[in-house]
Amino acid sequence: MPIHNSEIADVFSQVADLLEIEGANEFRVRAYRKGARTIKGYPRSMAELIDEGQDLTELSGVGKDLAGKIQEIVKTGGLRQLEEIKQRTPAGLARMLKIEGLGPKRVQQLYEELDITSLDQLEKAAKNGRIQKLDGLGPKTEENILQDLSRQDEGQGRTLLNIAEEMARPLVAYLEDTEGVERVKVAGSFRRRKETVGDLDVLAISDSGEETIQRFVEYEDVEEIVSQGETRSTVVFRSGLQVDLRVVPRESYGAALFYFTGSKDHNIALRNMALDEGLKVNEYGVFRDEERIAGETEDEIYDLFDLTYVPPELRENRGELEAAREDKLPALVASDDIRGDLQMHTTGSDGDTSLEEMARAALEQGYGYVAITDHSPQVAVAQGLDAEALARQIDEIDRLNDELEGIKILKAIEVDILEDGSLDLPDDILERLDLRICSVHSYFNLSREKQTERIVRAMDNQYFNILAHPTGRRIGERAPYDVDLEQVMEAALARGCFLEVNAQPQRLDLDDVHAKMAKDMGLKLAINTDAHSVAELKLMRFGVGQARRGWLEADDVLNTHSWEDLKGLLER
DNA sequence: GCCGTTTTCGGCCCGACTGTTTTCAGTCG
Repeated sequence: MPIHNSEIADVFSQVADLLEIEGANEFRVRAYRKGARTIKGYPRSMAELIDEGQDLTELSGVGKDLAGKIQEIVKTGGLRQLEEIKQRTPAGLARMLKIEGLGPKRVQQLYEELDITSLDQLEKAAKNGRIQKLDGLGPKTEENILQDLSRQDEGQGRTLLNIAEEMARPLVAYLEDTEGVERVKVAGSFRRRKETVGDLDVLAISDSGEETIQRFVEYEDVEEIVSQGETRSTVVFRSGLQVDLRVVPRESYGAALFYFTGSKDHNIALRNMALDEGLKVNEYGVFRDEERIAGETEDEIYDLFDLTYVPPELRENRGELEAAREDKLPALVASDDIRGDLQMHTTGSDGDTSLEEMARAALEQGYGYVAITDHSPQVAVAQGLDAEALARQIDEIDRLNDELEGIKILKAIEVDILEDGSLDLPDDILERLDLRICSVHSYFNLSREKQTERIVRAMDNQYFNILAHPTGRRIGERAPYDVDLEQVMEAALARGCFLEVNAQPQRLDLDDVHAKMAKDMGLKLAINTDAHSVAELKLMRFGVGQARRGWLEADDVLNTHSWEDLKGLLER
């Protein structure tokens, strides 16, 4: 079983945490963290790169030392250095770093003075009032530790983007309705359209910071006020979502928006550019000595460094700054470019809405075509269509197409890929369709090799068009099944098949990294809502966001093309 | 530990807020 990139990244993160607690050089610690991030976000597996004899030091933030350690982890499954550190510093200390208000210094202090090495011991010590007796710590800190521990019990992780949107919209409206507030904008990973957000970063322009903050902490969803200052405040909503508000003056809006949109890596990279030119970038502007030379808009800031404007979705320090310097940023696909939706379900299988209603809703949305893709029989819980039922649906679609103006309903199916790689419906009915979406809904736990082989074999069927939700993941619920996506994409490219970016917020599968991998290979992708109701047709924006994060342009997306062109593209 | 079109050494992003302090260290984003 080859080592996954995420496992290598975990090892480096642990090394970073434990070294930090030991008081190691902070830049050395940072180097391990940066290495971990690079590896985690890298689309190809380190094990493969090593097999191919690639030079790992070409990865950003990976030098000779880390390259050697990656090799060691891949070869032996572990890292001697980490084992040695654990001899000195218990691994349990790393978990204490996650407690709000505890950093490396205090964790070290708790270990040395109270011999605390686990969350359990921490809780006990806090309850016994032993923590407030330590130098530099007090009753408040002790109380905060207990509070955070009980919150962790509730299992708060990251929040799906659609849920975050639901909470952000009314909050923004509430803040906009505050006297003196000129503008409110949600920045952070929310603005970068990341699939999940850790917290909401809200930015407001106002000349009365204190009053704005006061109104913020009085918002009805606020359960706890973590901090409250004159320009900044952090609260926790009832749902457990953390929300930060920053209030800035108008002349700093662009700089603050840039700063709080991130990502951290993107910001640091641009700051380093600034340093090279003797400039300083902070959330209030760009400064030469004391003089502010930019900051009211983001455009102005990028412009100052001879960069084209970088859309938020690209700000991950994955090459966007280099591309911006050479004026080679992609013209990202936008929701307006989408001309149709190629996956949705009706009452024919597990959808909530009739075929005709779906078609009319899509027409209203301005689409030129939609594909009706009910399930095949294998998905028993969804009461999938057998060949006969599908034939009846085909007739109904013919009738509707005669009746409806302005939209073409494509005869289609979401057909299951069976364990052996065959498709769940016979060729003679598949042949009658305009489009076949193929997907895996069973046997998620096959080996990587078998799963890959299964999908590639399915693509050998001449009626295979698009692989839906290619990894089967459900964010926060179900891990992706193990599959070699690069091999699947190569197979798709060779056979005239395509992959999907599924727009369901808990899927968003392919993810951004693999969408970019497809783009780099020249493989087009479909963005589909997989809607099970009329309302879900509106989920398209999440898929578009993920595609934008994957650097996709309109031409890279199948369903930005007219049906005539798309028909040609689907021909194999 | 990484990195270099001034550098192979000496840098490495920067400011707000809290809690504990009497002027600041630690933490956070």
